[in-house]
Amino acid sequence: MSAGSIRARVRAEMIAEIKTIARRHLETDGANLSLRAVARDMGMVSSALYRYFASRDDLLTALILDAYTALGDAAEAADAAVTDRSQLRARWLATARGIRDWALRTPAEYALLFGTPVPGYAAPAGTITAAVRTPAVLIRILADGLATGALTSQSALRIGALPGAPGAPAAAGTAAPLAGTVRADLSRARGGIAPDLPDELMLAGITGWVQLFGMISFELSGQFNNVIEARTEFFGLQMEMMADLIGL
Amino acid sequence: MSAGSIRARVRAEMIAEIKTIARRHLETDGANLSLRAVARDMGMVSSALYRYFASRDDLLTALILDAYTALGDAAEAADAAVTDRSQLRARWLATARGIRDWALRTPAEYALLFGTPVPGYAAPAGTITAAVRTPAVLIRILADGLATGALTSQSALRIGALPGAPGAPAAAGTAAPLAGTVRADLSRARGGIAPDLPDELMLAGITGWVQLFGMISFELSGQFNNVIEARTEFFGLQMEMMADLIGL
DNA sequence: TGTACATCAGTGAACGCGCGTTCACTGATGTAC
DNA sequence: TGTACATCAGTGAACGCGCGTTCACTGATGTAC
Repeated sequence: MSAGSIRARVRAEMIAEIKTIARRHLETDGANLSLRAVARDMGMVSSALYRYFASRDDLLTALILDAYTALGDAAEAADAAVTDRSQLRARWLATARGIRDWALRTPAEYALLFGTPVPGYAAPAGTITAAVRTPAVLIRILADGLATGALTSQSALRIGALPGAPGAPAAAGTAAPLAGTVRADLSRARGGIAPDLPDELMLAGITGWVQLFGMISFELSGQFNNVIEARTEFFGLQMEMMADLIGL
Repeated sequence: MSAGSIRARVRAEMIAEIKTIARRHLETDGANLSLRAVARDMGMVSSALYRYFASRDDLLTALILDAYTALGDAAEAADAAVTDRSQLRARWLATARGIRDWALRTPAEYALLFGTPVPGYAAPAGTITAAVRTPAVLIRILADGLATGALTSQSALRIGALPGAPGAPAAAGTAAPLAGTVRADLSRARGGIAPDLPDELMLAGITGWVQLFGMISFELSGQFNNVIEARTEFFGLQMEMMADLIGL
């Protein structure tokens, strides 16, 4: 190993330590991250941080990217841990659990990604590719089901709001066809991940996705305080309901 | 009108103006509300604000209380606007729309209530009664359905995750009975609003409630950017699906 | 109706603190010949 | 292998700004007799 790469390695370790300490500060101070406070904890003078990050926003961006990556890793690992890949329902539930576990472990990073946007901070375009990994895991579960025939375009239609829902009683459901604008949105959401996934499945998947993050956000922002205490069971129940809704 | 009440009225108007300006600042600066900035906009010296609010936290608390009240008003008004009270589905959809409209109109106040908790700020107990008004509107729709017989404990059971779901195919659904801890949570959530509402309906109602706020939070925090553009239609679809799920 | 006093709103200065960022600098570490 | 130079990390002082809160104060408005 050449001498040059020693310096590079020290530098990488410094960057990692700065981010670790910054993450700790996020935990207590929210998104009002103070460079000076981080520098103090590092035993450095605040200006020294500028050797590693050009500005406070740059540090925040790095933290956001890391958080998206960590979340994507957690989601992918949870899904991958289900060895029988044909067990779609188990994969869905495991992924949901993995995402929630990550959020409860690192609530400040979750807030960084899904909380109130930091005023005056605009996430750069580079975060998008990292952000898309997590929903991609969920979409791929549906796409796998479609590929093996376990899911069809009818699978998600057990409720009445969608056209032609077989189980829907006559009284319920508007049964209006999906508007073209909605179909365009669904096709964008599908993107390159699962181009053949039917709109109805995609829509149900998004419902589950929203419910998943809605549950976590409610839990973390304290909306369940003093009311819902069996939170893991509650979350599990909601995810089972979503799995049913999707048809998994 | 006595002279004393003139002073009282001026005082009330000052308080209202301070809060209005503070709300405007929330819009641009997030929850990092600056008393000095508010005072500047009022054309006053910053210490003068202390005649009206004992501290920055007191002002924040007043804003939070107002926001809960405004949200509760919006939800109640939207529900009340449906003249045929037996149209449960229309009431559900109208209330959901009313809540979303309020959130889009005043996103900063929505963030104050449902966004990342402000570090170091603890909402006083008094906010709870104001906070409960909005979910109470939703619960009352279900309770009305139960009272008229339009809803039964079976209404919400079209999906398989709950025990005895009639429409649930054998393959899907765990059909495990609800755990006692969950039942205790549901009974707390029901509170005094609808003591007779069956657990299954309550659970489905909470699903809809979470979906409602999950959709709004996703929309406001920018998760739909560049993907979901037909947001009103999308929101409407999701709420229709929830209405079906509940059995409205 | 008029006067004496109490209450209240708002001022201006100050305290003590924190922040992001720039800049000239000192040493140490690495590179090229 | 040794020297000359370039690169880099970290320092310390400073700029210019913002903040919440306290306090003694001045006038104006209201109250009691």
